[in-house]
Amino acid sequence: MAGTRLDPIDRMILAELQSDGRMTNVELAKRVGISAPPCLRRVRTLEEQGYIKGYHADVDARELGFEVQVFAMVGLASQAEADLSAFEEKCRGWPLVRECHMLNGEVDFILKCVAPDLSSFQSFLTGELLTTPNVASVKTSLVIRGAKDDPGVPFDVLEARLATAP
Amino acid sequence: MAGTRLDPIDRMILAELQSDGRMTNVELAKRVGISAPPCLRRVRTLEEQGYIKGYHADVDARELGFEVQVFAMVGLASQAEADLSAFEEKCRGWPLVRECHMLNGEVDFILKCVAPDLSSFQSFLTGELLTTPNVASVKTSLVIRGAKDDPGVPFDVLEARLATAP
DNA sequence: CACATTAGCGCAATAATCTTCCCATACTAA
DNA sequence: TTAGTATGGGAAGATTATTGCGCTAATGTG
Repeated sequence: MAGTRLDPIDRMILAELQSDGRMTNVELAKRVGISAPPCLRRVRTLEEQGYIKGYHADVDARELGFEVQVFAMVGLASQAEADLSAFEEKCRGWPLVRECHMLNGEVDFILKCVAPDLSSFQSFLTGELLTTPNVASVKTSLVIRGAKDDPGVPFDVLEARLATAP
Repeated sequence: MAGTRLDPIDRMILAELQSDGRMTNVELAKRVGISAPPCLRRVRTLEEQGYIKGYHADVDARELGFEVQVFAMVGLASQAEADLSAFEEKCRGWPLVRECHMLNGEVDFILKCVAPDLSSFQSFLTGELLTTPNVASVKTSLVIRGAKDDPGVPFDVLEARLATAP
């Protein structure tokens, strides 16, 4: 069940729902060229198999009063698995931290943070992040402006790739 | 119209739709404590006013064959506005680049890239990014594993803040 | 080759939801 | 008081979601 491969219609469904997650099933069915019932069955299957992890409204952070977005590069003193996991768990508990990725290279983690203003980020930084055990270094970069923010994956790259080696 | 302030129900709606963008309007109305018609009117208004920019299915990149995620720090030779814009426009044209943010500090931009495998990212890096005029330096970091990937903004932070200074 | 078996589609019918219309209820301001 | 404005909710028709069922094609098996 987990290893079920996707056919072109499944990939079209995923691409459409990635770009508009609230599309009605009849509209989706029309676009991918099948009728509504099998289309809905495919969507349910994609959800159950984990190809679709969820649906989210994309809200405007600035309009909502979140003026500040920051990337934080974090280096730990110990990279033992237990210490890595402990830091990840900390991140999951911080609402300001929206994303946490472990990296290769000098830096251990990159964090994407969203805050109402600079001072509230500063207090998080000095009061939470920098005081966390095992955190050795933090470099922060403020986002000046966003140039692109597309969700998920580039399906067109996938299609191009499959056309070459089907 | 643009400056309409949000009341607690609007914020609840946004929080619910951020966490489940495909919730039915009936369910949403139940959760925020009003009936379906006014709830739908509020959602439409939030969409029109730009508080909701869209809805997206959250797809599993790895399951779909996108094994590689990379953060690229880009420094430009010239930071003149025209050159910054030119680079941003380039990024919008690259499907592998999912996000592009202008930063303060040493680095000019951070890019989040998603690719099927390392070699396809490498060919993008050497064939596209590094050959782009005005690109002076690129440092890339491979994502080893993802620890947290929450969408959008932390509404609980907003509520806490509003409770303090309504 | 004949015949199960399986997988997937689509039609039709029912259930649920969406959407519109209209009226009721505050709250505001002259 | 009396408009005027904003927001909520009931009712009803339109649209969608969902289920059940039969059909066809592809596959496999004796």
